[in-house]
Order: sequence, then C-alpha cells, then structure tokens
Amino acid sequence: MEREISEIVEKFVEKTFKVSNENFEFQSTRKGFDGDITLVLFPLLNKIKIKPEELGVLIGSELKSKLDLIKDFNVVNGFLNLIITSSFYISFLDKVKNDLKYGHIEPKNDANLIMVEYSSPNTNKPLHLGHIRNNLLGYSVSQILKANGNKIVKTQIINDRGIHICKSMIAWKFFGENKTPSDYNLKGDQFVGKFYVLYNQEFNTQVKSLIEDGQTEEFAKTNAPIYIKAKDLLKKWESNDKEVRDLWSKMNNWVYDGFENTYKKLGVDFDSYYYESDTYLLGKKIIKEGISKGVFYSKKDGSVWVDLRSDGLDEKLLLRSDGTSVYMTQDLGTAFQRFIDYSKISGMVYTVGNEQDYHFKVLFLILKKLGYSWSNNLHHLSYGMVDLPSGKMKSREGTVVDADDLIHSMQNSAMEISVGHGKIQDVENPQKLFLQIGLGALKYFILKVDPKKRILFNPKASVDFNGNTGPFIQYAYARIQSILRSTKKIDWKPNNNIKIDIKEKEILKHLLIYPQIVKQAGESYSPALIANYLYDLVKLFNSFYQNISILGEGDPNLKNFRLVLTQKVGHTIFNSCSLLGIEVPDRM
RNA sequence: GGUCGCGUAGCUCAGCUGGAUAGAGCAUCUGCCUUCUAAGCAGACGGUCACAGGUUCGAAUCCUGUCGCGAUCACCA
Repeated sequence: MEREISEIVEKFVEKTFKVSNENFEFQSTRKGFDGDITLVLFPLLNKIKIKPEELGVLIGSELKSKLDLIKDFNVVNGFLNLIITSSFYISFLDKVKNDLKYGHIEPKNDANLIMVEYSSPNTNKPLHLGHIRNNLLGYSVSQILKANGNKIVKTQIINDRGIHICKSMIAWKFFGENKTPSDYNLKGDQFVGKFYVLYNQEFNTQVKSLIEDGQTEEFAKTNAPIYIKAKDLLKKWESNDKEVRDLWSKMNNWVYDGFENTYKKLGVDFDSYYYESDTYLLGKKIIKEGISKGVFYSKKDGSVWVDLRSDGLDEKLLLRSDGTSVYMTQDLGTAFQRFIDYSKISGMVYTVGNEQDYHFKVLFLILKKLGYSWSNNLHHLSYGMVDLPSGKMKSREGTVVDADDLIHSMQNSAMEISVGHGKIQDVENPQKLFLQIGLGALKYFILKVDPKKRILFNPKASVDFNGNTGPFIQYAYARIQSILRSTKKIDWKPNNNIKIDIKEKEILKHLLIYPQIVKQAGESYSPALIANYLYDLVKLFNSFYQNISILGEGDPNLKNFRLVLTQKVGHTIFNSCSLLGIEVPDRM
C-alpha cells in the first residue's frame, strides 16, 4: 500500500517541482487525528519552498484522484493524513483470510542455511534460569529466521570435558557407591549435579583443615587431596585411559538424558550436537594453518598469539606454552567443523550471554583474518544476565534457580490460579494445560524484554498471569476458539457496503503490518518485537469484542465479516506464539 | 584505568532507521458479569525520558561529556 502511494507521490513531486526524493516517510496516523496513514512532509520542505499546508493539499488531491484506496485526506501542520477506504481493508481481509501462514515465508530449496547455536551447557550440573533465557531466545530466533524464509539448523556446543567434569566424577567415585540416577529416581543431570556439590563441600572441608594445620590458603587450594585426584583424572582422561573414559561417558550420558527431558518440557529441540571433546583438537590444526599463513605467531616459550591491536583489541592467546588449547582454540575448531559438516551454511548465530561479547568480537575477527568466506555472516546473539532480587545467581552460593524446579513451580502456579478461577471444568488433560499456561507465562515474561537488557527475576512473586503476560494472550486465543466453536458455519462474501468500526479498522491495520514485524524481528534478532506486537493486537481485539455482540442479531454480512476477522486474529496469535515457542490451548 | 552495554511513571517494561499531545501492565482508586470464557473491558491517578551541552524546522531517539549500575580486559571456560 505504501509503495503504491509512494510511487505516485514521487512522480508527482518530480513532475511538478523537478525534485527527486526517494524516501517518503509514512507512519500510521497518530491517535486523535483523522486518518489511517500519514505522510510526513517536513523532509520535502527543504527542497520545495512552499508552505507545508499547500504542499499537503497538492499531494493529497493528486493521490485522491489517482488512487481508489484513498478516500480522503487532511493536512495538519506538516502531516498529510490519508484516509483509506473500507473496501481496501475488506479486500485485504478477504485476500489473507485463508492464508494460515500469513506473514511467514516458506523456505525454498535454495534458501539460506543459517545455523543457530544455543543452550551449550556444561555437563557437570543441571540447567538453570540463565539457560532458560538462552534456550528461549535461541529457539525463538530460529523460528523467526525460519519464518523469514531461511533454512535453520539448531545446534549446540556441549562443554563435556575439563576439570569441572572430573570434579563430579571423582565425587561419584568417592561417595557414589556405584549408584545410578534410577536408584534415587532422579534425573541424570540432577544426580550428577549432586556430586558436583558434594565435591565442593569435601574440597572446602579439606582446605579448611589444611589451613588449620598451618598451611597457606593458596597451598591448601592447590593441594587438597580431592583436587589432586580430580586433576589426576583429567590427565588420565587426556591420555585416553579406558576406565576414566568409560566413567566419563557413562556420567555424561546420564546428564544428556536429563537435559533432553528438560528441553522437551521447555519445548525446544536441536538438529545437531557438537562436543568439545570432538572439536578441541581440530582447533589446534587451524592454529598451525594460521601460523603458516602468517596470521598468528609463536613466542619464545611456544605459546601462540594473534595480534589484534590494529583492530583496536589486544593480543590474544590461542595456544598455551605447553601446547594445550584454550577456549578460543576450541571455538575456532568448532566453527570450522560446522562448515565442513554443512557446506552450505551462509551464516551462524551464537546465542551466548553478554559477558562474552569480547570473546566473540575476537573470534569473528580471527575467522575473518583467516580468510574464510563465511566469516562475514556471523552474529553473536548477546543477551543480558538474569538477576535475582538477592543479586547475581551463583552456583557456589546455592542461589541458582534450577530450570526443572522453575518449570514445575510455574505449572503449580498455573494450577492454583486456574482452580481459584474455577476454570478446569471441561478440560481433558488439566496437567498438560497447566504446564502450557505456566510455560506461557515464563516464556512471555522472558521474551518480551529486549535481549540485551538485564532481567530481574523474582521467584517469590513468580510471574503474573494478568496484563501484559503470556496467559493473557493464551486466554484471548482460547476465547476466540470458543466463539468459533459456537458458530456453525461462516458464510462470508466480501461486501463493500459493510461499515467498519474504528476498532475493527485498527485490528486490520495491525494485521496488515504483521509481515513487516516478522521481518524486523528477524533482522534485529528480537522476539521482543513479536511479543509486544502480539500484546497490542490482543488488547485491541479484547476491547473490540467485549462491547460487541458478535453472535447476536443484526446484519448477517457484518456478523460474518466479524467472524472472519476473529478467525484471522486467531491465526495471527497462533503464528506469533509459534515464533515465541508458546503453545496456545483451545480452552482454558 | 581501557572497552562494551544499560539508565523512560512507585515497580516491571514498550517506544530509539529523528516527527504531532510520552505508551502499556502491576500497584492504588471508580464503574461493568441474564448474550461468546470477568485470566476480561471502560475510566482516574501517576513523567524534568539520569544530568549537561551540541546537531536542526523538530531530540526519549543522533553526537560529545558527566554521573549511576553491570559486564569484560586470564597460559579459566
């Protein structure tokens, strides 16, 4: 619509004033003014020296005579307000009413392939609230990119090796009595996490007693017997000791089972998995290659570095003097491996917290310096921490909000509130519904906030179910389904005589811009855009239908028009929610 | 100290490719359940958009500086 108008305005301005100008600024007309969309005239006034009111009238009359969809116009200050005919909205609705994927582009065969990495946990403890934000963001951004016509591979890099893993291993050897998760009826990750905690407890007592024996704290921390044993395990692991490797993979598999369970509950999934134990060696190869290309250099002690000072960064270590790899080395290796496995990748998105902004700046720069063609299309989806009222979450201080606990408590809240409202009469599977609602609240709560902002999460106050929340949106959807259920058949033939109510028009305008919103959300990697759009739409819709008797007496044309509109709003809620990973129940 | 991010109503957040009178929810107060689901709707109250300059017809939005909060600057991951 804007394009059509824009073209005519452009031609007109060029012909009449001999002035060319490509960017006309349209915005939807502000509340309280008469009109649907508004052309801002100020930018034109620099080149055309007449009064804004005169220019507005000239352009407005031209548009009105050339375009049927312009019903009328008015000029206020430098704003040309255009009134769009109802028939335009009616035919728009008619065009999209059966398009169940309206606003979403199906990926074609030659579509871009984008890899989205998220979650990326350590295998020594269960997932926590921070992972939840990560998972929800990563999953949602994948969905949004897919809706923009890209092919997506969802993946993670699992930090499955290192001293922290050995710590839970040694604790299990000492205190585990050969028990397995099923012996305690525990999820595997929770089970292994317990031993990580046990390790730390034992470590602390040992350190304490060493200090009491007169040792320095520094000595105690590096010489506590359990720490030495853990380090010993790490050495054995690196030299491929069979017994250690067996224990390692047994415990890791417990953890993976537990993770899968949590992912499934959360509603996220992955198309591929990468493990650091597989890729860290490849990183070293790339380093060697980089040295021969002259991108990296070795120091006397054998350590390898890259000099990024000319790019405003520092020198960065890539290999330790003993030849072992660091974090960066592994990430280089993993990136490289992925482009081997998926030769068609055109871009990659890393969902990682903003404390690693610097790391990714460096990583991307190094990949560029190595000259890989794909290095221009890397994106760090950086997000802020989730803080508690008590401050930061710290696993050592036990202030972490466990993911499973949180999901469970959200489900419980949903149950209590639903029961309190007397809402569970004719629901088949109430527990499933409570989970959908509880998760809807949690997901929306987290996704509606701009990714880069910190989130303050108060577990006690939990998450609201009223106002700008997930359940509010789910509720609107359930009501729409209820309306449609009670309607036998919608028999709508587009009829331009229907008089459209102001609020219906607002809703239609909202639907009109939906594809634009999806596109923007993809470009800015921000599910928050979708969430806030969705909230506005639902609010508009509620306010419209609360005061209108949709199924009452009256003009059957109007009734059918309203039902089609209602149905379309339902589609859009469903589609938007699917971009956020939120399920919408038919009844609640 | 260097670098990056954030600062909008009592609280939690939108708005930021410059446009008209600053937008929601929560909380507080007032109305609305014989029609489809009141987890709702209508309304009231609430603002020096951290502060100071600059750019221009116009700044919450862009630039500079100051302050506050956070992150980061490891032969940790």
